Formats: sequence, C-alpha cells, structure tokens
Amino acid sequence: MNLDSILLAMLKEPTTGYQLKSAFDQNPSHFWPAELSQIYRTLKRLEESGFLKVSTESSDRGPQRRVYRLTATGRKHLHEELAKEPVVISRQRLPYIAQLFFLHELDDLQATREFIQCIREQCITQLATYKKITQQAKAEYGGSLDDATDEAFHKFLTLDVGIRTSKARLKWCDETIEQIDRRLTKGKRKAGAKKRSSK
Amino acid sequence: MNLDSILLAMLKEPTTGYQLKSAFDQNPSHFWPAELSQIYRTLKRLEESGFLKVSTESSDRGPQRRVYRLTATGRKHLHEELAKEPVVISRQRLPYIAQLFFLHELDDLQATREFIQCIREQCITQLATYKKITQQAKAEYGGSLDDATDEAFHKFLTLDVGIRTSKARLKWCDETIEQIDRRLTKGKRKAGAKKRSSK
DNA sequence: TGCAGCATGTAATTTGTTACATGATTCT
DNA sequence: AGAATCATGTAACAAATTACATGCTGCA
Repeated sequence: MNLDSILLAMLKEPTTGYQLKSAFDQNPSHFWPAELSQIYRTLKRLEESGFLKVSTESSDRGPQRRVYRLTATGRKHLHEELAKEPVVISRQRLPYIAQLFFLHELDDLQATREFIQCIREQCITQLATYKKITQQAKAEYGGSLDDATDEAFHKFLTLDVGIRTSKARLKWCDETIEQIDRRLTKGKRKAGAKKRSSK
Repeated sequence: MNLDSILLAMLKEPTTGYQLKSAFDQNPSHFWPAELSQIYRTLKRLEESGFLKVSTESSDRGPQRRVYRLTATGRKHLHEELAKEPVVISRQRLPYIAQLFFLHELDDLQATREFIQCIREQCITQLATYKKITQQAKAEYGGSLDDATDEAFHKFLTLDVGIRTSKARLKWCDETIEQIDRRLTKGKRKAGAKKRSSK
C-alpha cells in the first residue's frame, strides 16, 4: 500500500486535490499522513499513468478546479494492490523507540522518565481521537456492528486495532514510570550509602 | 531521531560501516531497518559535518577498512538529539492499516479474513523474535532487572513495548477473525433465505 | 482592510530502496 | 574451484518533507 493506491481508493466520487486533502485529514491521516503538495504531485503522476482522468471546471467561488475521476484501468490497478499480502510489519521505523533505546547515553533516568511521560500524553490524546471517530462511525451505522456495511465494518476494524495498541502502549507507559521511580529511589539510597561511607 | 543519530549512538567504539551493519541487524533493525548503502552514505555525510573522523586501516584479511570515530562535536550533537521530545507518534505510516481500511472495495470478506490471518502470523513471528532477544539480554544482566545497568534497562523497555503491542495486535487478529466468521455465516444465511424466497 | 478558507501548484532537499560493481580471504 | 564472509562503495530511482509562490471570495 502506498499513497497512489490510497488516493485511487479515495476517488470513489470525482474530487479535486484540495477536497482529497480535507478527506485525508478526517480519516486516513491516522495511519497515513500526507501533505497537499505530495497529493497534487501524486495525482499528476496517476493521471499520466492513465489511472485517473481530469476535467477542468470553473467553480462559482475561487479559481478553476481540476476534478479527478478514476478510470477503469485505475480501478483495476487498485484492486490488484488491495489483493496483495500485507507488507512486513516489522520493517517499520519507530523513531521514539530508537530514541528510548539510546537514551541511556544521557545517563539521566529523570530524562527517560519525562520522555515516557510525554509518550503517555500522546497515547491519551490519540485514544481520545480514536474514540471520538468510533462514536461518529457508530452513529452512522446505527450502533450494531452486525448491521453495519462492509465499509463501516472495515473502518471499525482499523479503529479497533488503533485503540488496542494505544491502550497497550499507555499501560506500558504507566508501568514503566513506576519502574523508573523504583530505580530512582534505589539509586538515591545507594548514593546516600556511598556518601556516608566516604566521610 | 533519524539514522544520523542512530549511527552516532552506535559509534561508542571505533567501527567500520560493515560492522555497523552487522550490529544494526542484531538490534536496532527491529525499530529501524537500514541498508548498507544507506549506512555508507550517511557515514560519509556525518564525516563531512565533522561529527565523525575516519582513519584508513589495513586489515589482515580483506581489503582496507575505514574506521569511524565519534568526535566531541558528534557526541554533543547526539546528546542534543537525545534530549529532544519524542516525535509525534500518530504521524506514522501504517501501510497494513491503510490496506485494511480500503479492503472493503474488493467486496470479499474472505479476502479480509486471509489478510488478518497473514498479519496474525507476522505477529507470532515478531513475538518469538522479541522473546528470544529478551532471553539473551536477561542472560547478560543476570536476570534481575533491578541490578541491570541503565543500558540494559533501556534495552529491556524497548523490548517490553514491542512485546506488549505485538500481543495486543495478536489478540485483535484473533477476535477479528471470529467476528469475520460470524459475519460470513450470517451472510450465508441471508443468501439462503433469499434463495428460498425467490423460488 | 485583513484574515480565513478555497484552490493550485513548483522547487529544493532529504530519506529510503534497489540494483549494480569490485575485490580479497577463508573454508569446504 | 566455488561459496561464504569481509569490505567498500556508486547510481538511479522513489517517496516524503519543507518552503515558497499565487490568487480568488466572503466575512468581520
């Protein structure tokens, strides 16, 4: 899965680049952020590949809009991409884990504690966002998942995995902070003992 | 955190690009994969920035080796990077989530089931890897976390968050497959009812 | 008058992937 | 003799980030 396929998938209705960006920010941005400039460039390339076709329309307000439509070739390409096996999930770059891994270099457990605290806050914000979207989605399909469309069901699944991993991470943060605190008091005791023995 | 900082952090001992790649594959590759070609390019740039200095040494076996050493400027730069706040974790690209989100387009729940199954297998493999490394690490620091060095402690933390998120994801896979199966049998019942009513 | 929102892009740079190219030593 | 390991890179391409550049409409 790449931005190309995501844009093709979002083009069920003829849309402009600007509108796509707004739609992006509503939902796919949680698992795939993208800048407007990148969207425009990608749309252009997709058009050159024959996956999209454009028509220029003048709107009542603002400048002319370039409306993109999915072609049959584009739809076929999308379906091929969707039918692929999922990418190897372990080949992800996790900058915050990398930073934590090397943070011992600072030789400052208090700094590590603040680092985890910061991640903890992000988890809470993220959880709140996921839950808000879940509520909105529930309102759309009535509340009972069994009656939801396949589209709503798939959307629910992505939210669910997000909520679960955020919760797991949050719990990790809490227990890690406790462990750091134990380490910090233990360190102080040792330092105290050292002081007493050296005088 | 980027590859630059990771390489600086890994250069506690003077090392060659090739050795760095081996070390990479042992550990940081779980949260930051990198190819040799990229490592060489980055080392070159870091040297040009004055963060590293090189000395060419002839080895007893194989061609000459270029041994990189961290400079004082490099160490300072690394510490600045480490002291930064963690990056926004929600701005991650999760291709498999994106694919799942749009998978309803195929209109084939069975395909979604296989997709989740595939992710499930990856989770299991990943969990096994994490646990193996945890065992190795434990052997190094004796078994009791309280007595572990700060370095071992930080390493443990990164493994722990990996294990927890993998477990959460695995549980999600299992419960999702159950839900899909319920949906599939329900769909069949409906199709059957339709058939009966139409004849 | 100035700001927010609609609407379109280009340019430069950085980062990551894949393929190619070379050559020595050691083990089987 | 050939494969594996050590050891170095270049080149081409793809993807993503950041900054810049433009201009209209409607509202306060």
